[in-house]
Amino acid sequence: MNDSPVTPDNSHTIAELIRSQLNQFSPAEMKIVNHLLANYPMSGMVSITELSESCGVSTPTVMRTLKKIGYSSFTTFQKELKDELQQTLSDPITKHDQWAADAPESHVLNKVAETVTTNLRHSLNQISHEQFDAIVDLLAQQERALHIVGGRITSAFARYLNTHLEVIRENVHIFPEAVALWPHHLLKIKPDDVLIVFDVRRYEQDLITTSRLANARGAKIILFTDQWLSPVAGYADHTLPIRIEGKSGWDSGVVTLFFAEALVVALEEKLWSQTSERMRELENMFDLTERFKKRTE
Amino acid sequence: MNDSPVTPDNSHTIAELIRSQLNQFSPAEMKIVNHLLANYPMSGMVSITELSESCGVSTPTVMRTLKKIGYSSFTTFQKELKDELQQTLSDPITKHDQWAADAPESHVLNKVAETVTTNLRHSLNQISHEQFDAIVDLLAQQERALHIVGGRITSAFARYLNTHLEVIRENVHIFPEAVALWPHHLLKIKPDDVLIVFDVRRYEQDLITTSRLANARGAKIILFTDQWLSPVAGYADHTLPIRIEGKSGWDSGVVTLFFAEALVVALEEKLWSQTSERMRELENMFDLTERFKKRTE
DNA sequence: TTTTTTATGTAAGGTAAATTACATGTAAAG
DNA sequence: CTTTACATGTAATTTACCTTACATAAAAAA
Repeated sequence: MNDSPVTPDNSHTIAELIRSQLNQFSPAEMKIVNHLLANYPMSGMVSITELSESCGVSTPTVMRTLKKIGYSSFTTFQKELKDELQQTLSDPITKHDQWAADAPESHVLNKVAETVTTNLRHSLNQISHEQFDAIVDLLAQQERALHIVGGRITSAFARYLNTHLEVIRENVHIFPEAVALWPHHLLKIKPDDVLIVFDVRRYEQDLITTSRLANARGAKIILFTDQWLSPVAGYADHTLPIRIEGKSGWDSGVVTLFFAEALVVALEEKLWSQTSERMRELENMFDLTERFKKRTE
Repeated sequence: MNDSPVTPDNSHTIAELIRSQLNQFSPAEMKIVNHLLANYPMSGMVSITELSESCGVSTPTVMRTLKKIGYSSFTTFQKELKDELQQTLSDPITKHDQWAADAPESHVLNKVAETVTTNLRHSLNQISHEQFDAIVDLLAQQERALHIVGGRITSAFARYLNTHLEVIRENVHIFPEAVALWPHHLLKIKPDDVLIVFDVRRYEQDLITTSRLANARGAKIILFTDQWLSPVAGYADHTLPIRIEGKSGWDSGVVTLFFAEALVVALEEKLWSQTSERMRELENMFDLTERFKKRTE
């Protein structure tokens, strides 16, 4: 066990100080520190009474927690928090651009955040709600078997989507990893089945071929691709052109995942009556197999 | 009593409200508003006693001044100031949410977009640049072998990260899909190796055990988890607590992927001199295997 | 099982803060 | 030279908060 819980305190924000001890809190104490970190630092800028009520614990518990963290009283804790906030606000160059993405030479995190939100905005403008809804409607028809396939990089998204859709509806199948097995899997695709394809540059020959053949067998094709459109678009019934541009050449997959996730949410809402039972069963499975840690809440 | 000059209040910060009335204050009142504006807004985040002392006036004078400005009591004044500050702090990335959270019954796409950007914002506030940089530094040490593992849902992210890191540096290994093979893979982990673990709720027993054992073998552990922290945090050297909350119960993975991607970008920048050669080789491979469509541009 | 420890809440205290009431002083108006 | 209105401080009251002491229940150890 790597104990060393009390590392020499070089954390210069209270948040870091708390996080460095996150493993040594009791349940009630966890409620408190979670709430503190949740919308830091303003969550701490209230009276101890208010704070304790927001957390659903008693005020002495708050006191004890703060003592544990290293403050002799609530008052001194809040004073330090206030100082830290003061520092942050009055030091715009160093600290404030931790929150502001507009600084020209900013941290990587901010640059990537900026890029991703831009991509998201453009993609949302590009894809109409009707188009999206049409896809959801198609996926809601459970008599159509659903197949999912992705490429070298996008196969991760294919898996992610598969894992979630499997919970929501039946008849969901993902293509095997080995490309050599794809022709075999193609045989399972019947007319009126649905095939979801992820293909962003660089477009892969196997995906193109597979889509063409699936199309020939009468399958509906939904395509997740980038703004330059994969050749698969020629066979697709629904194409989602997603902006994947990264600043210096790299491609971002975040927005692609976003749309996959939105699809899951929309479908779950639509099928809820039929789905809830399915999810309950799954919960039971999890409980029985004990693969998961029991929830403490 | 000067009730008349109450202009229709379209100033939405308290500072503006004060400035709009700067001509109607008595000397003692001037001391107060000047001090308030001087280092706004933190000057107002103290007790009325403290505030009055800083200004060299009495507490009732402060009260009267605030009443004049338009607040019924010091308490309500401070509450509004607090709200304003909160607003400022939680509005860094998206200045004005273009996708309107204000539409009550908006389209799923907008709701999910709102959720995701909120998650992103909170996570960025939660994770310090130093912490992130420390992780990048660790991953840049190529003499340390790098192992990646994820759970039921997060294994998709593990794969995504693996695919990208493999391009950037050598000595990257992902855990096999079958959990039964994990103990075997554990044997490959040497002291000073690095293990990246993805574990969001529901936390998986196998991941916890694996992390414990890897830790015992002397490996450094980097953990991607959610705001409630996987138990793996107890063994981790670096923990990224990422907000994954979805509106109606579902968990979002988009921000988790964001941080994985940011890690890739940062590492690529850092290792560029050593990496570029590697990437050129990869390009050649792609050309040779003809798996990809030739670029037409 | 019994005992001890740990976790957490209830209640009471003392204290500081916010608000109100009153008093004093200053400056302009009669 | 009053008188009145305004400006501001002192003091008293009430309210809310922080803190400590004690009690209880659950968990761990014996």
